[in-house]
Amino acid sequence: MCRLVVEDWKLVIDHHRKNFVAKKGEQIIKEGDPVTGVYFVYQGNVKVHKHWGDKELIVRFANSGKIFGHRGLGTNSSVYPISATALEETSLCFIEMDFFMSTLKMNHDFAFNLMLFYADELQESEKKMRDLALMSVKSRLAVALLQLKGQFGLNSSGHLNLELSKQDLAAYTGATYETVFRMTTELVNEKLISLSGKQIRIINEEKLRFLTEES
Amino acid sequence: MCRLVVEDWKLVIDHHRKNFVAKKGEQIIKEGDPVTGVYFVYQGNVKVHKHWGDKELIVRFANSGKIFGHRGLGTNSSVYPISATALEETSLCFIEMDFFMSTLKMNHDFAFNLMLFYADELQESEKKMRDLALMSVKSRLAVALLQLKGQFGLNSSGHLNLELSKQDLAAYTGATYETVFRMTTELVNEKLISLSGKQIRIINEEKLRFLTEES
DNA sequence: CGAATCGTTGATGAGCTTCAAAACTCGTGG
DNA sequence: CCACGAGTTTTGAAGCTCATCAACGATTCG
Repeated sequence: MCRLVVEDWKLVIDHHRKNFVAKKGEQIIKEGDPVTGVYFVYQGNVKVHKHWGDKELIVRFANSGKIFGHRGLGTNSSVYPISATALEETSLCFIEMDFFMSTLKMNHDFAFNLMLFYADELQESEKKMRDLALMSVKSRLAVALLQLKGQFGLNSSGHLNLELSKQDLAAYTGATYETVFRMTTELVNEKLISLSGKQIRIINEEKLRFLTEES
Repeated sequence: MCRLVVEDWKLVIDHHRKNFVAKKGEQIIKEGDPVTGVYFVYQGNVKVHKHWGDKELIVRFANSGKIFGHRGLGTNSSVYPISATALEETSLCFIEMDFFMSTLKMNHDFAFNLMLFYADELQESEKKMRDLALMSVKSRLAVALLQLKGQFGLNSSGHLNLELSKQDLAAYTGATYETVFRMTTELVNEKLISLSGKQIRIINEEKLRFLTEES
């Protein structure tokens, strides 16, 4: 999907990137801070989230090959509209905004692909908007699990290939910890998923998907 | 904001656009239909909305100078992810997708500006996502009213310069008709807004904005 | 004028949040 | 090896927000 963007990226900024590693739990971007540049994930997993008061909503996850901080672009924005926090040890590179912008102006293919990437992200975002507005928590949880399977895949034992706290799953689903917990046990009882420790396995993908379909 | 895009647009497709008029209530795009092109609003107002079952969420409004149907772009999309319906008599132009894409590839400034436009829309979308997930209906209503003021401005009598049914206001707020009605009367009682007929006036913008601030 | 649509209000309950306590886990040190 | 405490998971109960349903008044329109 955004592969093309990523490939271009690697070519373009070979001499201008600053590589570094973020520890688990480290906050890489803080919502409201001035925009300095964009980040690119080599390896690891980063949550992109927004706050309102003491509540949190995870907007998306950025794992290997993904960009984040690009929400700082745009005509009227000088501060980051999101926070970004590493969920595990993550290796990144950082590109300063000025250089990123001039690169975009030089390399038209890159800019074009980034535009397509934005179009995809916008579609995703608006779908999630609809889900939050119209679906029950249980359905949203089903959406989240299927989405995570798509993004992270399965490990050798057939479980979702990511480590995610229930807190974060709740923040991604847009509900409270307890509610997500209850819905999870419901899904387990209905034999749509199963848990072993923190690992999640999808047993009946068809029925899970059925929960996410309209009406 | 997206003015630059609009200007480019006018230049680029002067010989390839098909102009037409949509009557009030006419559906211009139906969610799930194959993508054929993008639309551009000369005059009027169009709601961009998504459905789930029999429920509706209005994602945004496209008034004079705005593009819609561009969600059909992207790497993996062949059907429109949204519906579009005229809220009043609206004059539009339509550009076929092939021509639009080749134009984008030729005119780099246009593509670059469209990218910035997407970036803005993504930010808006994710803000609204947060609002839907974390705010009360009353706060979301306040957000909606302020947003509409920003987009449509005020008419000569100081009211919001758009005609919007309560149904549509509810669908834009992500709540039911009745709830929005109750919250509206609350806001009227608290003297933050006033109504005359279908017209809405914002009396105390400061307090209204206060409702939308965190914590 | 009657019918139909829309606006307004009340009553009820589902769905979810919140608070709090019990049960379980796990590391630490005696 | 067990006891202890801190943190997490699980369960229960109470309450709040909001959706739903139904009824009635107001307004429009054929």
